[in-house]
Amino acid sequence: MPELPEVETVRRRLEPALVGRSFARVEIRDARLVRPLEPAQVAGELEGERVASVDRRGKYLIFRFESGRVLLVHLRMTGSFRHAPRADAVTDAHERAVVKLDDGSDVAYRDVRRFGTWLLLEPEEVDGYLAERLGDEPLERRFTARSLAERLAGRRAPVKAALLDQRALAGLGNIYVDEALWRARIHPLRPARQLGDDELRRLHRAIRDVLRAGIARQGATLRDYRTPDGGRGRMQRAFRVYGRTDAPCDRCGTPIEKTRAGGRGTWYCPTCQPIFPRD
DNA sequence: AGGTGGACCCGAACGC
DNA sequence: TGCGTTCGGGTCCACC
Repeated sequence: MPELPEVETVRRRLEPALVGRSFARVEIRDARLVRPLEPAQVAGELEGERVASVDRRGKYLIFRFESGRVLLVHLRMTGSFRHAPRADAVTDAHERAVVKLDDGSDVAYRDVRRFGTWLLLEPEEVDGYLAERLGDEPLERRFTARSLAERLAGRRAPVKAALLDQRALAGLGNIYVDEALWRARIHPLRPARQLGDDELRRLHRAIRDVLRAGIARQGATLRDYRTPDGGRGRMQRAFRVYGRTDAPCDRCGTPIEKTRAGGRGTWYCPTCQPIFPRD
């Protein structure tokens, strides 16, 4: 599931291949990708656009063109990009779009579950679209323990549910939230507004540390996620809790438990992450 | 208004 | 072995 570290890894790989290149030919094979618009129409609009930058905001990839228009891509669950000198001869049933660049290389978009979206925005639409969906960028300086506290203040939802809300904080998904809460020694079902100052400082630190660790390992490949050159991430080897039911906690040896929070499978250490902390 | 659960997808894992 | 059922996860949306 591409979360911030996976999307950032993709961005870093695509950036040098795309900046300065034009979209020479675009084929959109799955109408879901651009609906309610017509695939042929969107493809036609994209052809001829030259890439000025490849950015990221939360889990969104942002392809900015020299015209000022923007292609906003969300990979959702299983979306991935593959950049290769030429399109693979092997036809992949899950390939939903292909962009041929003006240097002859191909950027292929693959998405097994078809949740991903491509949205072409006019220059004046971009900031508003992102601002109304996304909170602080966790690796930027303006994200602090204090700003985190402000976003969680008054929320009675479980802290995990609050952190999954992209308007509170941009980029966390089910995996990195569990990992961050383990590092911060906070139970995922604690009401967000009950966190104390020290817990908020630990959580702020843990979120940044775990996201940076994920980026350093090129993300986590559980099944579908790949980097644009076809490689796998290595962060899954460093998971402390996610998917580790009954495995001993790396900090205290207690078997990791699974529960549900925010409607998602949730793993935690019942000893390190007590629901009723002492302090 | 904030919080919760279902819908959208499809392959893999599971259960009998 | 085979086949039907369940699961999962990001975001949006309906509902309480």
